[in-house]
Amino acid sequence: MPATLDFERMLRGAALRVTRPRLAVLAAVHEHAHADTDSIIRVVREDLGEVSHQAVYDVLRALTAASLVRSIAPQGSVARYEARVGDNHHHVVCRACGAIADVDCAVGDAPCLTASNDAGYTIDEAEVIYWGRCSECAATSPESSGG
Amino acid sequence: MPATLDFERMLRGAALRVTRPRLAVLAAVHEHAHADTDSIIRVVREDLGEVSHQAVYDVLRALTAASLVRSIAPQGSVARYEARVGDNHHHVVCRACGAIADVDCAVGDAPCLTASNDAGYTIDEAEVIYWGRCSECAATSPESSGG
DNA sequence: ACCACTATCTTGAATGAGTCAAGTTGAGGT
DNA sequence: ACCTCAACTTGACTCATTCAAGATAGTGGT
Repeated sequence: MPATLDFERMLRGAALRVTRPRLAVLAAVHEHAHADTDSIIRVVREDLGEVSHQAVYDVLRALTAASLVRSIAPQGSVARYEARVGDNHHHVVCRACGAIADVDCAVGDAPCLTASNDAGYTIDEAEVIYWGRCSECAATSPESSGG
Repeated sequence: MPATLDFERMLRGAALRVTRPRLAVLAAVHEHAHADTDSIIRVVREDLGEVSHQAVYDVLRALTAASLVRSIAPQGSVARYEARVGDNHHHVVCRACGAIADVDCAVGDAPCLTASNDAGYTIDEAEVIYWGRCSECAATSPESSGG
C-alpha cells in the first residue's frame, strides 16, 4: 500500500494540485478496491471530517481522467473505482451478491484487443466482465440447475 | 425480420401473455438493435398510440427475464436492448459518438468463459466491451496521438 | 359467446446517482 | 506576504428507473 508521500507524487505527476480530499480519495480507492462512490465518501469523511459529495465526485473524475484510478460499472451497479491501472486485468461479478474480484487477462498481455471483425472501429481497449457466482453464493444458494 | 406471428410464438413459448405493447416492443427491439428505452418508447408509440413508459419498462424486463431480448449498458450509457440472444457475440462502443456495433466472439464459440484464474467464482458468462472509435469519428476527430 | 381470474397496463408520485451553478477557499508561484 | 485560479462548499436540479394502487384486458374453462 503506497504512503501519503506516494499519493502526493502521483498527483504532482499528473499536474494535479495536492489537496487533502484528493489524498484521502486516492488512499480510499487504494485501500478499498471496487468501492462505490458512496463508500468512498464515507471513508474519506472518517479520515477528514466533513467533505462534500461533490468534491469526491470531482476528485474521482479528475483521478480517472489522469488514469490514477479506473472506474467500472457492471450492469445494475453504480460506478465503482479501483487503483489497479495500466495492467490488463478484468473482473468477475457475482450475480447473487454483487461482489467483484479481479482476474488477469485470460489470454496474455493485450490480445483481448483482437476482435474477429472490428466493424470498422479503431479499438483501443477491451473490457471484460465475467458473470457468475462467488464461492460463498455458489455454496449457499441452489444453482437452479437445468431450468 | 420475424413477423408478428413469430413474436406471438416467442411470447407464448415463454409463457407470457400476448399483448400489443409486448408485440410492439419486441418488434421495436428487433428493428432497432441497441436502442435505449426512450427510443423504444417512441417507436412503440408510433405503432400503437399512447403507451405508458412503465409498460415499456415492464415489458423490457419481462422479455429480458425470458431471454427474448438482452440488455447492455456500457459505462456512461443508459440501458440498451437487442434481440440477438443465445449467440456469443460482443460489442464495440465508440468513445466519441456512443455508437454500438456487434462483433463476434474473438476466439471461438465460448472460450471467453476461460479466465486465467477465476478467483473461486463459478463463471457462466463473459461479457466483452471493446472501446474505440467508429470509422466516422476516427476520420473526423483528431486522434490526440501521443497524449 | 360469456365469465372469472389475475397478469398486465395506466397514472402519478418517489427514489437516488450523478450533474450544474455560483460563490468561497486555499495551493502554488512570484 | 500576495495574487490567481484550480478546487471545494452549498444547494438546487436532472432524469433514468422504480414503487404503488387501481383499472383493464388476455386466457382458459363453461
